Amino acid sequence: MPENAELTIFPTWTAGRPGYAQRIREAFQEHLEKTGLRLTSQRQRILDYLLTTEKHLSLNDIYQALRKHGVGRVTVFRTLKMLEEAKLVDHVTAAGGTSRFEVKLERPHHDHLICVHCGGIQEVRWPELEKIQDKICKTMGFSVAWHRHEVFGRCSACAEGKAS
Amino acid sequence: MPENAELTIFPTWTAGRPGYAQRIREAFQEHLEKTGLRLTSQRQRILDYLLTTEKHLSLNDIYQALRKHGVGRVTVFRTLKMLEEAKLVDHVTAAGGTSRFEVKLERPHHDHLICVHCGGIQEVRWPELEKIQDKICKTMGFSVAWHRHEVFGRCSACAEGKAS
DNA sequence: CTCCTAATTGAAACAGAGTTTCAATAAGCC
DNA sequence: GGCTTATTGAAACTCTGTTTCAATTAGGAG
Repeated sequence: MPENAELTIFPTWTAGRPGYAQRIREAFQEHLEKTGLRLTSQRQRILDYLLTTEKHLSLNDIYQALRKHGVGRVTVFRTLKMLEEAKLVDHVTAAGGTSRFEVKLERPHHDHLICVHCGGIQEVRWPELEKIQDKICKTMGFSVAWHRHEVFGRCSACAEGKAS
Repeated sequence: MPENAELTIFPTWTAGRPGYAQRIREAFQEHLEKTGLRLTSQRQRILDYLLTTEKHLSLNDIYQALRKHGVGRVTVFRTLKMLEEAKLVDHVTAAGGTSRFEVKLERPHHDHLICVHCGGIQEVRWPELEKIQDKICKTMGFSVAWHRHEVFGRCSACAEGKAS
């Protein structure tokens, strides 16, 4: 993976990362043991589903996919909460105000280019941009905890067919 | 208002802008006439309330303030929608996922520093940052329509008392 | 293996923002 | 006045997120 000084694009993340799924599962199990909780088949399934898809999934996406395997809304909700507490998963507040989740382990902070035409989400890493942001916030006495930078527009594929 | 090359802070907007309220009211009326709609007292009131307060208001904030004057939720909802269509008002998706509204006329694009402690929203303008963003998106073939850059953290006032 | 205890689960119910429907009302026009 | 059309807000509904609770399940001690 080339480390461009300006930006790095992550088309996929789990793909082509040997042992990633394994590591994140172990990290989850470790977190659960530390809190006195158990790694059940439902929790396993939810994490696995997040790992197998590259897209940013909503709570409902996951629920709809796993309900037939006997996983309830509430369990998905709670498991996602746990995964966030364990810092293995993060969520983005999408346009409609709904949360979309993605795995986070070993993954540097990145921002999103959201195509308003096809709905696709591209991920970019902007170290330069963040450096400027942090510098300015510092001079203003604003201590940054995290940020969200979302760019809306048309991806290269959709930019051609301008109609609609 | 000093035009710092790096950033401009807008503590207030409508204050100290002679005739601003008048201009935005006229623009609203014009938009309504163009669409065959009427400028009623309720719509007037809602816009005026947005103009008199500097804060970023939610639909409910506005409703709670105006319900005693005989303005319903639905009317607030619809009027805000109209004002957005008229490009006189814009909304930010705040931390909880709720929309907060602000007047937009004659106002350059800006981003938000959101204090997670006191809930205060500071506005900044980052031409330099936008220039870099646009440049990078261009090289990627992503045509930018708009963006949202929200920084969460502690404002200078809240940064001191780190407790809680 | 059995009992005990504590975690787990999901249905149901709830909260809150946003949105649509609809009958009653108000405003503009002829 | 009478006709037409916009306006309004209560009510109902959707959707996401969240809590409650009784039933179930799993793990550990004896």
